[in-house]
Amino acid sequence: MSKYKETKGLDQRLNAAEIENKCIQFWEDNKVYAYDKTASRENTFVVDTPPPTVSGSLHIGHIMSYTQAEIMVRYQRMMGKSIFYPIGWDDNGLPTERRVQNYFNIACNPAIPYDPNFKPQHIEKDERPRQEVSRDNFIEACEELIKVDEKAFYNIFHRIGHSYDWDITYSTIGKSARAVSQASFLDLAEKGLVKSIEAPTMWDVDFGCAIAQAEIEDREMDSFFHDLKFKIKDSDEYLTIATTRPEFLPACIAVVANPEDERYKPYFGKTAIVPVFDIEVPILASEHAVMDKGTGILMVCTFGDADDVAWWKKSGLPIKQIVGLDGRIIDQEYGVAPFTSMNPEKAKAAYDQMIGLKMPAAREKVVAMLRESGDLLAEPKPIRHPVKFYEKGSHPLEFVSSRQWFISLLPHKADLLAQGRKIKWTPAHMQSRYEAWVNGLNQDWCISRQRYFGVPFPVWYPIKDNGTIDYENPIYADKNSLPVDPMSDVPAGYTADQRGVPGGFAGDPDVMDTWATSSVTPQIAMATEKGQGLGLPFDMRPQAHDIIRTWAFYTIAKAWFHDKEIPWKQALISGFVLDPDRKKMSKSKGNVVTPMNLLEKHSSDAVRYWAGRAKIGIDALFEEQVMEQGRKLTMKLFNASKFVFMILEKAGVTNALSQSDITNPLDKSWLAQLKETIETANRSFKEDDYAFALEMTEKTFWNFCDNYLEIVKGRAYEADKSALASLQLTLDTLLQLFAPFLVFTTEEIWQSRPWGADEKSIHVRHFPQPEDLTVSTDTALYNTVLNVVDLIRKAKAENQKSLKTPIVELAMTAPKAALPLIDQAKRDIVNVSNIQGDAFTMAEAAEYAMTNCVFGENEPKTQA
RNA sequence: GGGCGAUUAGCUCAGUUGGUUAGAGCAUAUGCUUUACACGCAUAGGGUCUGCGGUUCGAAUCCGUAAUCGCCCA
Repeated sequence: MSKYKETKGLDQRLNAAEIENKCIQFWEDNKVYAYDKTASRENTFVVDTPPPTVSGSLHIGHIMSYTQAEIMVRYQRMMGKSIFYPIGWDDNGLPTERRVQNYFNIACNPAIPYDPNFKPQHIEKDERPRQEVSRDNFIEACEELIKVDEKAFYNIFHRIGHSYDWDITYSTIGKSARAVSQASFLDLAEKGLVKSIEAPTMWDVDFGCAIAQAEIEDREMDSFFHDLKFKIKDSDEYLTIATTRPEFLPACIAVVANPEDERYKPYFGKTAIVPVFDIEVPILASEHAVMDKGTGILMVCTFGDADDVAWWKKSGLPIKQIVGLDGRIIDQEYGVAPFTSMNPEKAKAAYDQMIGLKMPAAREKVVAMLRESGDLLAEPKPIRHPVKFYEKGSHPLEFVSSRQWFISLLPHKADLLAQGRKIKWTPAHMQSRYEAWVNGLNQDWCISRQRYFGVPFPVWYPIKDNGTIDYENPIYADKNSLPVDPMSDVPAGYTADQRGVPGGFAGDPDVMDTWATSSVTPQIAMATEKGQGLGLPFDMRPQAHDIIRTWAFYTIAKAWFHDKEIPWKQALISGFVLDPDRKKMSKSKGNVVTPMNLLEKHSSDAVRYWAGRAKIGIDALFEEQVMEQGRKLTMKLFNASKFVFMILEKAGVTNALSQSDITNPLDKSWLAQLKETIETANRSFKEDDYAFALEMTEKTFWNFCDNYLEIVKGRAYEADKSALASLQLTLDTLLQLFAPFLVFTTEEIWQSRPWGADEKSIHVRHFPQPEDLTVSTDTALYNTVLNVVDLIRKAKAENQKSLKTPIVELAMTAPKAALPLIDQAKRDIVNVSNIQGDAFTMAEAAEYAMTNCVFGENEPKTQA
C-alpha cells in the first residue's frame, strides 16, 4: 500500500485541486474501490450502473444523477459491503453515427468498397458535401471517435470522485456486449418471442429507419381540417369527411363512424365514393371513431395514423401503400388492384401527378384537385394537433410496411406489470410511470434499425434459386460463435463465395436497436471477469425518470423473458437539472452546462455537495450558490480540523484517546447530540434519503463549530483530557459522516490526523453507528448551556460589544430544572463568555432571562 | 383529454411519518480584527405554509375541492 502523505497535519489553506489529484492517485494506486469477489452475496452490493452515451456531452444533469447514486453506494461500502460497481460506455447507435458524420464530415454508403487507406480527419463545419465512405470505414471512424469521447468521460468521473471499479468496464459496442446482446436475441428466438415480419412500422423518412414506440414523441403542430365530399353510391346524398391528411385519399380503404352515432347509422353497409379518385369504399361502424371530433365520420387509409393500422389489421381489407421509405409517394399503377376505381383513367391521371412528391407537396396537389372538382366543401380550418415524431427526428413519422424484427411485448403486459411491482421504486410514485407505460403499450418492440454502428443480428437468410430472399427460414448463428457479423461471417454449411447468389445466403444488413443491447447491461456486467456468477437480481439500478419507458422497461422485460427474474431489487430514479428558466437541461435545448469548469471553480466536493443536497427524484435547479455553500462547508471542515489538530498537538497528544477519558458531563451531553445525528443519518440512508443525512450532519457540524468548540475551548487549552478525547472522537465521527459526500476533503483530513494510523482510506472504514458512542448521556445539559450562552451573546450584540468583552457583573434567571445543570457546566459558561471573577448569579424563574449585565473594558491589544 | 408531482421568507430549498414559538443557505440590516476560519462570528428583520371546506384536543403535515406551474402519456 502506498502512503497518502509523509507528514501528518494540514496545510495552512485548503487547496482543492491539489487534494483531488492526490486522492485520485492514491485510490487508484491502492485499488481502494476494487470489488472483492470473495465476499458472500449478502455482503455484496451489486449496482447496474447506467453506461452514459459517450457521444453526447456529459452535462451537469448526468453529474447530479450519477453522484446521487454514488453517494448511496458509498454508504453501502462504509457499512462493510463489498461493492460491485461497474461502469460502461454506451457508444453504439445513432447518436454516435450522427456525431461521427458531423465530426469527420462523412456519410456511410454500404455500396462502396472498403478503402484501407482512408483516414478520417476532423473537419470543422463547412459547406462541402459529406464524403461517402464504406460501411467498414464508417465503423472504423466511429470506433476512433468513441475512444476520444470515452477518455473525456473517464476524466470527469475521476475528477468528481466516483468510486467505480475501473477493472469492471464495458462498452456497448465491445466484443463482449455484442456477444451478450446476440445471445439475448438467440434466446428470445428459441423461446419464440422474436419474429421477423412484414408489417406497418413507424418509419423516420430522414433517417430511413424503423422506430419503436418508446422512441416516439408527440409534438403540437399546425395543420388544417379539410371537409371532403364523399358521395354515397346510388344516391344524391353525401357524407362530409373531415381529415387532416387529404393526401391519403388514393390510399382510402373505408369510411367509418361510431356505431352509436345516430347521424350515420342509416349508412352503415352502404358504399361511399372517394372524390377525385372515384374509389368505392365501404361505410362501416368502428369504436375508434369519436362522435364529436370533426364531423364524427372519418376515412381509413393505408396508413394515416396508428388507428388506421389497428383498424386495418382487424378489417381484412387490402393494403394500399402509397408512401415509400424515402417519404415520397411511390409509383403505383392506379386502376390495377388493389388500386381500383370506378374511373381508372381519371384516377390514374390524378395519381400520376402525385408520384415522387413529398407528403406536404402531395397534400397541396390533392387539395387543388379537390378544389377543382368541387369536393372541398369549405375552406380548410386551421387546427393545432399532436403529431408523432421520432424523438431525434425532424419530420413526422409515417407508417410504412416493411420487414423488421420484433420482440413480442403485447401478450406479456400482465407479467411485466407484476415484475414492476416486485421492484422497489425510489421515489415510490415513479412506479406509476412504469405502469402507465406498460398499460399504454400498443406495439411490439421493433428492434431492427437500418443503421451501421450497432450490434448486428446474428442471422442470415437463404437465397432461393430464383434469387429472392427466404425470410421465412432464417439461419441463426451458433451460440458458441458469438459475436458474429453476418455481413462478413459465413453461416454454418455455406462457403464465403455463396454470399448473395441464388442458392446461397445473405446476411441481415440491419443492426439492433441500441436499447436491445442496453437492456442487458446486468448480463453484460456479469460477463466481465469479475462479474461471473453474480446472478439476478442486482441490488440497485440508478437512472433518470425520462428513460423509465426505455431503459428500465426493456431491462425488466429482458430479465423476465430470459430468466423469469427481476433485474434489480431497486430502481433509484433521479430528477432532472433545470436551467434558471426552469426548463429541463438537455442537449437538444442547447441549455446544458458542462461540469469541468464547475469542478475547477467550486471544487469537486462542492459540486458533490450540490448533488447531495438535492433529494432523489426531485428536479433540481442549477444553482452555483449551493455549490458555493458546499465549498464553504469544506473550508470550514478543513479549518475546524486544523484547530482540533492544533489543540491536541499543544497538549502533546499524538495517539487516539479512549472514550473512557470523556468524563465531563457537558462533553457527554454533546456526544448525545452527535449520537442523535448518527441515528438520523443511518435511518435516512436506509430510507434512501441521503440528502437529509447530509443536512443533519451539516447542521450538527455547524453546531459543533459555533457552539461546542467555543464552549470547550477554555478547557481544551488547559489540556483537559475529557475535552481532548471528546474533540478527537467528534471530529473522527463527523469526518466519517461526511465521507460519502465530501470525498476528497474528508480523505485529506483523515490521512492528516496526528493520532491516525496509516490507513487505506476513510472510505473503506465503517459508517458511524449509534452504539459506537458509549459514554453519551442526553442533550439536556448541552442545550441548557446553549440557552445561557445565547442570552449572553445577544446581550453583547445588542450593546455592540465583541464576544470576548469581559463581563464583570451578571445576573440571569432560568427554569428550576435548568439550575443544577448550569451549575455543572459553570466553568465552561464562564470561559466562553469571559465572565470575570465570581460575578455570575442564577435565579429561578419560569423563563430564561437576563436581569443584569455589566461589561468590563476590553483588554488593550497586545502586540504580537 | 388521462396520469403523476409540486405550490412554505425576496430567491433556492428543508421540515425525520399529526404535537411547544415553521427552519437553513443566499440576499438584507446592525455590530464584532475572537490566538481554526473575515471564504469568518454574533445578533436582528422577514412567512395568513396557494385559496376554500373538512377530520382532530391540535394540521405546513391527513381528506375533499379549486387555481397555478412542471413532467409523463395519449
